[in-house]
Amino acid sequence: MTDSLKNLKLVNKDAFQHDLIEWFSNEQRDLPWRKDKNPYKVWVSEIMLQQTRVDTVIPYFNRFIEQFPTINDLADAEEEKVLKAWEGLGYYSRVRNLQSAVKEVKEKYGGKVPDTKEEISTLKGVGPYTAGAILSIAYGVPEPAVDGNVMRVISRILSIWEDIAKPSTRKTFETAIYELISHENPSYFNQALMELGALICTPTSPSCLLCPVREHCHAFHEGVENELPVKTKAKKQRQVQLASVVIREDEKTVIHKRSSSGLLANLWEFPTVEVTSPFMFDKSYVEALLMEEIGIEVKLGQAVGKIEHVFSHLKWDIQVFEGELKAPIKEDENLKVVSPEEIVEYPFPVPHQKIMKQYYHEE
DNA sequence: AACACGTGGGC
DNA sequence: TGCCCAAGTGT
Repeated sequence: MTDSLKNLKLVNKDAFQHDLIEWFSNEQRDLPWRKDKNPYKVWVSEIMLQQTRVDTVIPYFNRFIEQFPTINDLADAEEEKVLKAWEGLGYYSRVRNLQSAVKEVKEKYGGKVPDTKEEISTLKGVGPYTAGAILSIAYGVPEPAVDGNVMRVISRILSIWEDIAKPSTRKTFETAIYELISHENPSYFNQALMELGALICTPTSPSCLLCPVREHCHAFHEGVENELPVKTKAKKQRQVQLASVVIREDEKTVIHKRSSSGLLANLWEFPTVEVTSPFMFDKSYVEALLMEEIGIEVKLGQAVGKIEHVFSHLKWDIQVFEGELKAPIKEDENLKVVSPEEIVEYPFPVPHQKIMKQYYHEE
């Protein structure tokens, strides 16, 4: 690691901080979570922004804060409502952890978000990046907030050739930021690095001629900005075959709640079972699975269509069937018969929103 | 350390 | 189309 940071001492730290913060002061985007430094709002925004683009987050953030304006509002909310507010954002454990952590802040910290690295890091869903981001932005504490942007920008500034896909590499960048961070304005320093990564120092074809810190950039001087950062590529998604059934009963349909752990936890869907591809269209086999796993007696009708959905780590291939009940449903916490007006109250993952849109219409 | 965990946009 | 990516964390 010492060798990977060999250029650190060559940076004119004061000039770098000044040029970076000056640029951010003038060019930062007007974003809803930048209106004040309310630690709760900063927290919510940082959780939403994990692995998620700014443009995607903006409307979710505005609705979320309108619906849950304070820590107490979120702590006291029904989980179903919270999940519905997150519907479509993905990585749903983020919001489960957020609500759990907010309850802890309410009970253990009197409703005040902790302002030390040690305490804030114990909260569920708050890892090293989010801890540093909240501490620096909301409280002005000079802690690093190393995300993908920061690794990309700093790998170019300091010409660091470590693989940023490796978990251990983050420490190299934290060490660099501890050395480089402005103690005058850690909030702007951290945000400026991320903003620079988003607007100028982009993954492909960075706009070096517009960059406020190009004269401090080792990669620019060497002409290797397009070779950095080094990042090994992810492996391909695993294929999963599913069968879903849309059941029409009068003006209603049947929905089922997913497991409380794992993929899309606690979200609702049309009754769905995993099938091995040879049996994709074997109706009696799918009917048996629906009975065993969900407890519904269904007569499958025709296959009405197919939905494909790609996750980060797997690919769903859903065969959609029509079906009717052979026996009445016994509703419980995880199984409901709902009307079109009611179904919109339940949080659905995107693949099943696609089914709703294409194969489930009222009338 | 490696993998689970979502989604939509860009090229 | 397919692949990469975007303000990561938990296990």
